[in-house]
Amino acid sequence: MDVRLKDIAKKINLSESTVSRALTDHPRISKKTKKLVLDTASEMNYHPNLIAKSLVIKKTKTIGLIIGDITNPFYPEIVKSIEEIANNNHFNIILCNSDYKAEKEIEHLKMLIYKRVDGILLMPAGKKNKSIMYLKDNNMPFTLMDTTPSEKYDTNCVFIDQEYGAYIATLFLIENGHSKIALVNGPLAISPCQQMKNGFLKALKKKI
Amino acid sequence: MDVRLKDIAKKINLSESTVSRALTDHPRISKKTKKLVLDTASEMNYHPNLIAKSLVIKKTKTIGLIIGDITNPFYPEIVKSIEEIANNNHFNIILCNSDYKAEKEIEHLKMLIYKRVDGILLMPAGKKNKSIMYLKDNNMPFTLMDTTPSEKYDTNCVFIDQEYGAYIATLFLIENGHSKIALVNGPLAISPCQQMKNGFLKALKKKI
DNA sequence: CTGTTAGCGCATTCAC
DNA sequence: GTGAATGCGCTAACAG
Repeated sequence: MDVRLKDIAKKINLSESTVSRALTDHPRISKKTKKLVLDTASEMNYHPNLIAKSLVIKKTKTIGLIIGDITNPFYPEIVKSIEEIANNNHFNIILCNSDYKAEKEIEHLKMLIYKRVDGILLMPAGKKNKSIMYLKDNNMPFTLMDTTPSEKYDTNCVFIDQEYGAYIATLFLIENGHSKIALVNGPLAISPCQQMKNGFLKALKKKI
Repeated sequence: MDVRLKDIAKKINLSESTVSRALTDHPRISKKTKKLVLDTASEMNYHPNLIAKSLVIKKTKTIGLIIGDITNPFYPEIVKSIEEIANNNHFNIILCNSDYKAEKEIEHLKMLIYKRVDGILLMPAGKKNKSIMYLKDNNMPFTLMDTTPSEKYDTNCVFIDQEYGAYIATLFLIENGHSKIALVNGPLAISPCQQMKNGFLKALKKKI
């Protein structure tokens, strides 16, 4: 069986709370008993049960990350960075692929809420209103990624300002004396491409 | 505040246990009260607290997955499939990048054990003995991936039998009448490449 | 600085 | 078929 707080408390004849305090680095604890507890804990091969802890403190130190499909080369770099930063802050991430299906996305959101993750990072699959409403209704902290902010809702967002990017890039060229500038772009039906074009033209117009 | 079992029990004047039974699809429960419970649960926007449940049933329905680095194109396809199958069985996965560092790998293992995942899928970074021992010592179910089984330990493994693969591939060519067969291979210092060569030669010798 | 008590939200005996 | 009681492992008041 797993060894619990109670076991190590019994062994060194202390109360559970004192052991808990020693383990969680509480201020009001003597150096001596703290060391004692820590030593016997590792000696007994104690592994704190974070499930129990989470139930009490109402924090799980894990965040949900919903992306389209990790198989799409667009995502791994992003996921990697997220995981890294999460880790540095002692968080884990639960990775979910929505396959770009709104329905699957909602299912994941539901599960993540059930599991009481501390927050959700969502790269929405298509129309995002339903997911946003769902998250808000259950007051789950979240931030959207790779999406422009919704006009209807007040949400945290991280996304690329394509227009501004193209704008300053073009400006840079102009200001360095270039006058024949081409824009190699994707199909305008795709929103980011249209935005890039806008930024490009904006810069040109400004400098006429 | 979140709505709990107790709240819905109070509302329809039933005991907590009955509500619990209704929600978990227990056999000894009448169709009628079950429907009543289910209805008022969704009406009250009830979200089961899986943390609390996990503490009791000692299952978290989440598994840990440790890979080298999701940024390496070798992994996404694998991760995707794992996540998909896990999902179909109502599991989530916690994704961890070891960056091929044994030390980081152990840190992740520790955390996953603390969080009481039901099992761990590990693609080991280099020497695997320490991780294996660690997992065994804490009797955490695990299976190794992309590694040949350890001779020292009895472990579950899924890996590619490179030698056999090359063997049957070569055999196939021979049996279809080919006699000039080339093996395009990587550096023999890399174990899978050496194994492929072995399989290749084995097939040739057999058919001489 | 330490011990006692209570409770997190749920499942599971055991009675009825 | 349903309810009352107990406990999962831990933290957090409240005293002393």
